[in-house]
Amino acid sequence: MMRTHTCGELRSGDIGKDVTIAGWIRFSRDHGGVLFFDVADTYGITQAVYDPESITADGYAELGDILKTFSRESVIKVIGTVRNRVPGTEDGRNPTGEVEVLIKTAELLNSSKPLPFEVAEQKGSMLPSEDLRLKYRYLDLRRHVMAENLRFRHRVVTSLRTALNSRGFTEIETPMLVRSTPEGARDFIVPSRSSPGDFYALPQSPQMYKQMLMVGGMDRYFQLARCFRDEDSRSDRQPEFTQIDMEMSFVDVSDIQETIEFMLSEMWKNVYGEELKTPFPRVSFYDAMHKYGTDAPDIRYGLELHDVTEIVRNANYEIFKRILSKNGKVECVNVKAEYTKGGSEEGGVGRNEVDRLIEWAKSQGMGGLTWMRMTPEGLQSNIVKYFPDEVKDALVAEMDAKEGDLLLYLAGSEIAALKAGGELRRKLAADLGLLEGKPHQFVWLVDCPLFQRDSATGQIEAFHHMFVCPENMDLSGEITDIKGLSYDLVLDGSEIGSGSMRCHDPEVQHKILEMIGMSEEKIQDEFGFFLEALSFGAPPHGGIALGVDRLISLLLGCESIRDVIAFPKNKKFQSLVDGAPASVEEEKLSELQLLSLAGEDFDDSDFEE
RNA sequence: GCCCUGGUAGUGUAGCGGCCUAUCAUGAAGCCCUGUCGAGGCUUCGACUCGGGUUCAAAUCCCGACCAGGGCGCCA
Repeated sequence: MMRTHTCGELRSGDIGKDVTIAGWIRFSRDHGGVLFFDVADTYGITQAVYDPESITADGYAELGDILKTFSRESVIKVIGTVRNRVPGTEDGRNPTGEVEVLIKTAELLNSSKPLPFEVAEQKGSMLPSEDLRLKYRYLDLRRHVMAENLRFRHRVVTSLRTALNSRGFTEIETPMLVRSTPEGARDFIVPSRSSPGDFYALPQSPQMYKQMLMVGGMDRYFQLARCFRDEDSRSDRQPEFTQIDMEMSFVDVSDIQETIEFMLSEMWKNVYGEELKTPFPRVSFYDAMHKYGTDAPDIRYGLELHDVTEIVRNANYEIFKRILSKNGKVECVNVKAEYTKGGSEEGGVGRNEVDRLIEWAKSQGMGGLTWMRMTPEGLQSNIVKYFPDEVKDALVAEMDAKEGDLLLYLAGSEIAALKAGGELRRKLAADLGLLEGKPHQFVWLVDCPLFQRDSATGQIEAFHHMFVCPENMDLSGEITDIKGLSYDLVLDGSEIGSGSMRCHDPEVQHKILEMIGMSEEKIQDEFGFFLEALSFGAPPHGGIALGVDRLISLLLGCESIRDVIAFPKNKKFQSLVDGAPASVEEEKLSELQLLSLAGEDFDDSDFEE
């Protein structure tokens, strides 16, 4: 047995025991005679002490000389006796701080070179640049917070699995080498050696497989599914990511929502020991866009948007008149007095702060931002003179303006004004600290349209994806008015999941593929197998997929999902720890009958325009 | 494809035309010290991303490249 205890478990109750511990030398302190070693593993830190006053056996002096040569982060095994520390020198910050291990013998298991950055908890937390952390990810994981993040992730995922298991779900793996399909994100492509010139794709999601599992009668499926999308990175997007993917047969929307609420509340109990309030609030897509300016609303604070277009139509304010003449909209946010501190400059929204918001609005692509402050004399600002009294009265009534409130207006095209309004809400909430101490809030986003028009081409496309079941089967009429039986799960203003009832009727599925502009030939070529599957008695079914990385990083308050992934890619999709992607030997390319990019004759100037 | 921010010893930073032979901390190497614990003391080591330009003078200003991050587009 290499160790009897981890570095996190010895307590005063263990005093007198002969123990063996092993770990990394996180710190060592040489006092000229007595030596201290903080032996660390992922469970904790235990102090080991070399004490020539306590042990005078032959050879102990030589042991001291050897111990002095051990470098930091070297791995050692210590055999010794647990004893309490000299009274007054206990370390209250450390659970093992009452005791220490008196070293009888010690063995160097492996030495360590000086690390490229500090792994130990440091003054002023000197976190190195992220590319260095990613290159030496295995060292970054020695840092306590990183290890805790991964363990938290494990606890969450285990709880989710247990909850689904208790509801009769079967965990089933679907293929990683799949057929590339049109629409959606760019695929990662894998060349086939046995079918030269053909390619697999890595799955963007197991969507059609899980639906075929329902056709196969599996009834309730889930999977922790790795998904791949070759689209540009963000702080909450990685080229490969994990979803908890599920599908259920013979259910309706509320069954699926209830299942998710159950699963998450079970997880909440396990992880936080608290009840999660269910059911989650439902917000319609329309309300989300018009009150919160986003399809992923954060309802933990107010600052709702109000459409005041019709009210300000009668003002003589040139900027608004110009925008309204082009069918624009004016959105207004009331920053309540308690947030603005009545316009005082300290921590509130004073005149300087308003100027900064105007600059910020310009950076968001808006022309600017108009403001008015409510005073005992009514609305005041540099431009109220253009607003007749009845307009001002209507604004005060619509916005429920009280003394000290600050009204902010964004004007532009409807989508621009709403989007900027949504961003303004986020910015104000962050700047004013409105989220401090607020508990997490899940929201269902419902009543989404089935289709939308591409803003550039005008082409009809699926709002979520092409497998969403329409709310009713009448697909005539204005196409963007058709609703889908879909539901997005939003946590604290971030989308973490998207689900729907699916088209189990092959005719409905076929019709939708047509409506998004696919030719019959393409439908048969790309989706023929799937339509055929639906034609053999596909049960009514639906499901959802939740982004595990996002969920975990939101719960932990991480700035990036990279902090909850053991070996993430950087912004350019490189794996810094092993240097992927990398060139491969010409022989391998040749086997795959791919154009040799490694050949000596290859001249890439041929490919320049 | 576009926009923004940043690149100074191993690490994190200060400096932002001449006070720079570049600050501080940490680290590493060496020495001292028998109760520290993110020990302490002393000594030493170690850096301006690259290429142009402006200037009497560039870490500092300008241009370009490269690298990193954030965002827009994109992400069924």
